[in-house]
Amino acid sequence: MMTAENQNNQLAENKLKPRQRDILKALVQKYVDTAAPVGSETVRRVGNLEVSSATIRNELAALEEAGYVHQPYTSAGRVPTVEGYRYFVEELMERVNLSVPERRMIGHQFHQMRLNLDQWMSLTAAVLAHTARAASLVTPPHAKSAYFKHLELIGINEVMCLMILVLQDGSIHQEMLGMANPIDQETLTQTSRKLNVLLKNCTAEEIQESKDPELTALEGLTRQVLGRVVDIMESIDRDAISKIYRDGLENMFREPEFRDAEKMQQLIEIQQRHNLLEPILASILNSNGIQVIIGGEGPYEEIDNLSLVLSRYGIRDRASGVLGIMGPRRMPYGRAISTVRYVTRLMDDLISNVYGEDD
Amino acid sequence: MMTAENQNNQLAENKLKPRQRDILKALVQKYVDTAAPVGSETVRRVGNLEVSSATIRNELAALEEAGYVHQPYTSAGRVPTVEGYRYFVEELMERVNLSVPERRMIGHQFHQMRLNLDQWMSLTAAVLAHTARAASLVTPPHAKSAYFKHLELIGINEVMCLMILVLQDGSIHQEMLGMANPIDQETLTQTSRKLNVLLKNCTAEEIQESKDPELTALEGLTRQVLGRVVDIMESIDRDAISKIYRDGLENMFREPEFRDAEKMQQLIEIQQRHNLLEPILASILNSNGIQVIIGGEGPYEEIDNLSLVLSRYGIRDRASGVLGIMGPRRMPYGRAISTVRYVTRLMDDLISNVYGEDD
DNA sequence: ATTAGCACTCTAATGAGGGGACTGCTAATT
DNA sequence: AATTAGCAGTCCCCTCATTAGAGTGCTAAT
Repeated sequence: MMTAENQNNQLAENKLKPRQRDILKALVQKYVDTAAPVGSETVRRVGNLEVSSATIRNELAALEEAGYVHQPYTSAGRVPTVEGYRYFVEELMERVNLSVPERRMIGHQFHQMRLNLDQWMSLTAAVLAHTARAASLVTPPHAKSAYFKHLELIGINEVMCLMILVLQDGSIHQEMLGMANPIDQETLTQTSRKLNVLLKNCTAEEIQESKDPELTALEGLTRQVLGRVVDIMESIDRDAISKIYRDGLENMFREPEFRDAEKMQQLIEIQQRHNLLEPILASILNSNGIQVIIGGEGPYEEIDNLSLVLSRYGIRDRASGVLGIMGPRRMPYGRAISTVRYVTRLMDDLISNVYGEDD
Repeated sequence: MMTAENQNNQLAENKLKPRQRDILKALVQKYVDTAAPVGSETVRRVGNLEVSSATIRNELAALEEAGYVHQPYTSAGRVPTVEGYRYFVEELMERVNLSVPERRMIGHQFHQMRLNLDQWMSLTAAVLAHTARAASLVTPPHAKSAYFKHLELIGINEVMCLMILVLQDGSIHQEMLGMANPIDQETLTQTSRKLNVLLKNCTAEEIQESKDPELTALEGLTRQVLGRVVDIMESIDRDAISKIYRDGLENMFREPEFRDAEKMQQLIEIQQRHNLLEPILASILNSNGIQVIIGGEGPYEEIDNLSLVLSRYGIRDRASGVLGIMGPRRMPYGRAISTVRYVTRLMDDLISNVYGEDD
């Protein structure tokens, strides 16, 4: 993310000499590949550098001094630090694109899909996970404010009815309502028809503050239903991230950094702890472009040794969600970013087809 | 499960002398507690047995001969075999009940809940996982045959509409439909009203085989909608297990048997592989009472070192699902069973309130 | 039938030793 | 001044041997 801190970093970073950049780049690439500390001779080979390993050792010492690499112990090779990854992502990484067959495959899957929100989100998560070979996260499209669209009441038995609420963004909410006394389907239909007229295109706030005598005078079932509608709409307004679709967790367990049981358990707990990820995803909703969050960086200490590549998709404030992937910090960022970029573009297209020329 | 094989087993099992039963019982209890092989002296102490450890050693050798216990290596203690667990569960285990505060807590959570299927299932999974301290599985209630209840079409924009299909069992299915040419909301409402009348209480089969000229003569959007309705209903009929709600996986990772990364990965893969669990859950739908599946037993070789305690809930063929827990084979079966029993009873009550006096 | 006693077995923990990868430094070279 | 060859030194990690300890099976006595 582009913050003030970051700009400071960049000033410092730009002081790196070209050769140091080459060295850092080769080192990160190799380390991402092998997960083992990288020595000077290896850097020379991987980076095709025309200097001796002794020179590279000197430069590595300088890079360590500057905080971009780290030595697990004296006389081991070097490993990138968080700052090293950040520099790599911002300055060194070459843009990669998904191969044509991969793009075709993804496009194909998206076009075959039935347009059911749940399936759609699951599929997106699956595609992301499979293509980036990492864990994926997707949140459903969400509007800044919920607008009432349609209500339906369906009698289930003597004392219960099913309420179905459709909002402008296409989301559907259902709830079973207990009724004080038996009400027949005809009355239920009347009730829903009446509310459909009264509430058309309203927000929760508008409903609550309405002085319309028709609304304020409601009683009985109708009042009960209205109350639930407002509750639901308010909870939607409140929670930008209603649900997180996930997939591909197993990809992470394959990585050597999670070989050890304790690290694995930490990972599982991070997945479970919604209060950790939700604020991050919510913040992405107000951003543009692809955001790379490198674990341990700034406010993200808690997700140490994980990284996220996230992007907002859809139409801001109208129907917009977050998608992206989560992997070990040692992640092929180039591929991750290109995957997220491509899927975001597809989602943007789909969203603008569905929500684009509304009303 | 009570099969012919099992009855054979039982004959064999009943040949165990009372002292052998005491020994096996103490051994299983201790092993479940400590996850370490149990020696003769420990059995004597745990089981309060009035014989010497030498006698117990002799009996243990007999139990090993009979296949109920196993020695990891010469001169180690004993560990229960699958058969040992089975005998324990069928014959030795004492019935335990959840404590009153626990029951109260669970009951409270269920009564506070909004009656939304998704929340309901998630809550049930959470309660099971938390109470049994294991992973939990819950499938939504499902009817043997899907009966049409209600259809709604809501225009989203010029070329798309949202179809909402409600079935007799209260399940809701939604899909976005693309329309060849723009259709206004009035027409959509007409269409849904018409289909609501024609399809009322029909099964997929009845719709397909209907000779009603009103149905067979349909065209355009109405025909398209009808096609999707039938497709959805058929897929419901086909798949007894539409979705599995899970929770508490992290409980399993805490167990020592999954300390090692490889076992953990196996576990993740079992969670992922739907074709493994779904048939098991589907078979539970046709059973009664609580079923204990001990990993590695009979046809369940693939889930080696896992056990399942499952139960059908609800009204058979009308609105019935499966719930239960999954844990390491070394599991406190008594507590697991009592948890599943109690939650099943609560679910039965809820289901009969909602679906009981239908029509 | 039971038990005390004992030799025996096998694991798991500990620590020593050595190979290997890589460094940092020095001194020579360009 | 920058680069490099060379080399001593560092530290990990693997292997191997040793040992303590838990628990067994067997025998002979009760």
